Amino acid sequence: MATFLCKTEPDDYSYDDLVRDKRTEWDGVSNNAAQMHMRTIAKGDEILIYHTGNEKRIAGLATVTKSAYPDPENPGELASGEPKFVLFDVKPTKAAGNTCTLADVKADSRFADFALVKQARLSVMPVPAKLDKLLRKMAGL
DNA sequence: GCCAACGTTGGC
DNA sequence: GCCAACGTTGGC
Repeated sequence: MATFLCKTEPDDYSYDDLVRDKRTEWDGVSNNAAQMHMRTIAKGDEILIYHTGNEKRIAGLATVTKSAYPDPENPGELASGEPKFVLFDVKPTKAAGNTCTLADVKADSRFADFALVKQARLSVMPVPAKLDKLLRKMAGL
């Protein structure tokens, strides 16, 4: 059981949209490193949904209902023959009870090595267990 | 295979 | 709206 953080532009697709839809296929990720992380996502894993843009905060928690699978629209292909683009399905679990912003995360030195802070433009990243615990506390999840 | 040009993400 | 930090593309 692992936790990942996924970025989304709330104007495009927000946590509230996920609550409304009950479930969704997490697609639209083209970045290679992000796709690599996505391939490791399995049913039962949990996703911290992070809103980019004006909000820059953790919006809520979601649970993976279907492990990573090839994108039926555009699976692509890696040198290994594996599909290049994968999706996973999620359902909403809990909306954030506290506002945990990027500034809050950056202000805490324990997150100094966290990909959200360190690596620009990465939209899907694994969350180490220690940081996961911290983030959930900060976001009221 | 290098690298300049270009496109995109996302914070500011 | 700007631009830094990436990734990708294409000419050579």
